[in-house]
Amino acid sequence: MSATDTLRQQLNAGHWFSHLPEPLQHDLLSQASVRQLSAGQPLFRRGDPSCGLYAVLDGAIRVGAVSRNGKEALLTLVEPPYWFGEISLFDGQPRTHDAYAEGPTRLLQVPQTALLDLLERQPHYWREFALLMSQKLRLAFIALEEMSLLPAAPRLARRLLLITEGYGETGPRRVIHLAQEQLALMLALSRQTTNQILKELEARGALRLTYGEIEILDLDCLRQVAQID
Amino acid sequence: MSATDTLRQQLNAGHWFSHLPEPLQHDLLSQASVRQLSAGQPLFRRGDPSCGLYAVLDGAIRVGAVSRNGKEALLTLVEPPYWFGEISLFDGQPRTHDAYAEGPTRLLQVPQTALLDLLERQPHYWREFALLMSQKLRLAFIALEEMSLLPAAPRLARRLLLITEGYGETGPRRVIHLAQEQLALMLALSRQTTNQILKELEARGALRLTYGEIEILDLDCLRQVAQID
DNA sequence: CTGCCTCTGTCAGCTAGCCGACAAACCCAG
DNA sequence: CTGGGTTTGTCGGCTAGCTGACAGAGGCAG
Repeated sequence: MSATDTLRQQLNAGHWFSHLPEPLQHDLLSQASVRQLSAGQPLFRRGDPSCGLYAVLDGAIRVGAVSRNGKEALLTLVEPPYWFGEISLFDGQPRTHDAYAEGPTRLLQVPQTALLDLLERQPHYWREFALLMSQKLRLAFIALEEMSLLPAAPRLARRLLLITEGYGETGPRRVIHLAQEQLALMLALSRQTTNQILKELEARGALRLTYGEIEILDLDCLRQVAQID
Repeated sequence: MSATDTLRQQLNAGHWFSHLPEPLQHDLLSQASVRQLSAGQPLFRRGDPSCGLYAVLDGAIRVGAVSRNGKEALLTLVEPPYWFGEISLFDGQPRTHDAYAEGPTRLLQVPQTALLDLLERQPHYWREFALLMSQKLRLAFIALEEMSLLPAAPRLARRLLLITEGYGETGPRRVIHLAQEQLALMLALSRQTTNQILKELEARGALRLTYGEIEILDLDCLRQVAQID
């Protein structure tokens, strides 16, 4: 099997890519190059000019921002086979967030100019890329709303559910490789509070905590906590 | 001056519409119909099927959601000449929010089918509509980040700054017609806390509070509070 | 095996912002 | 001008979640 075929197979695990028209898949792959980042290496920072569209192949990308007084907000951890970086494609404005490799990470990069050339020839593809953006907008709306309406425990439970489902992109995963501190940063909670809630969920049998990861055991129990509680 | 010319003039006050290619402006207007809502009348609710794209001409639309335990989150108050409702255009999924008229409101509606027909003929227009979405995604990211990084006072100050600038769409307005309770719902603060912060800003001379509205007096003072403080 | 670093677990205080309550001011319809 | 609904202003008490601190456990490089 060729390298491109392996790539394609890997990317097809995600809903967005796998539902693209075949010729667009082909064009994307033919324009793309693979890029390797070492742990902690920055990919881009807020304010940087746009440099294209990315897909995570291995590892993960931390997408977030640091405030002037050193507090960090983590928007999300982008895992394979998720695509990101499309906002700047549309409006040409600079990056909204900092992006760092979390551990050694392999990326696919499609350069901005190649994309714009492609879209010049095939303007109806704009819609496909916008679809990517619409997914993120829906997720952002959900996060915003939960932030203002829900207390810590259900918010955490909901986020765990979202993560196991790959934010709607992939099938469910039972084991989440994620330090509690990272989870806390995503939910705007302190590490201590996060730990306390996780412990409570473990006591209820919803999940099991081990070093650096969370194993989901009982989705229904998690959903129950996520709803009202 | 014809009714359509008046409309066009009104809509041209917004950056998005005024920067569209002339033929697209024309097509949008020719397919659109004006719709009048009475105070409090619902336009659509979360989960409703998509029914097109809207622009506010007079009055305002409350966009938000109510949780099962009755708490309300207000995403934003859409004012003239802002366009909204485009997410469903891209993904065909149901509405993300409830939308009600705040006071008597006049809207422009472009039906979904007419839009899709137009985009069938002119697929490069997809990008223009996606631009609308990218603006909202950027705003949502900003809101999310401020929510987790900033305490109440600077968050409120920043939102006031955003509102005076029409969220980047229009020129600055000095007087904001908005009850304190509404502002509180947007910021996920209690009405009381909101009032307390506003009073403090008034004491500093940044603004003046009157019944149902906020008059911005000193942008620099507001910016100062918004930054660090 | 050893030492170091990261991650987890758990405490005791503290505090920002919530909640309920109520009075006063404002607006508008009759 | 009167009365009722809405909005503002201001308490005091409460509590969810933060902060700082520290001990233990897991992982990994040498």
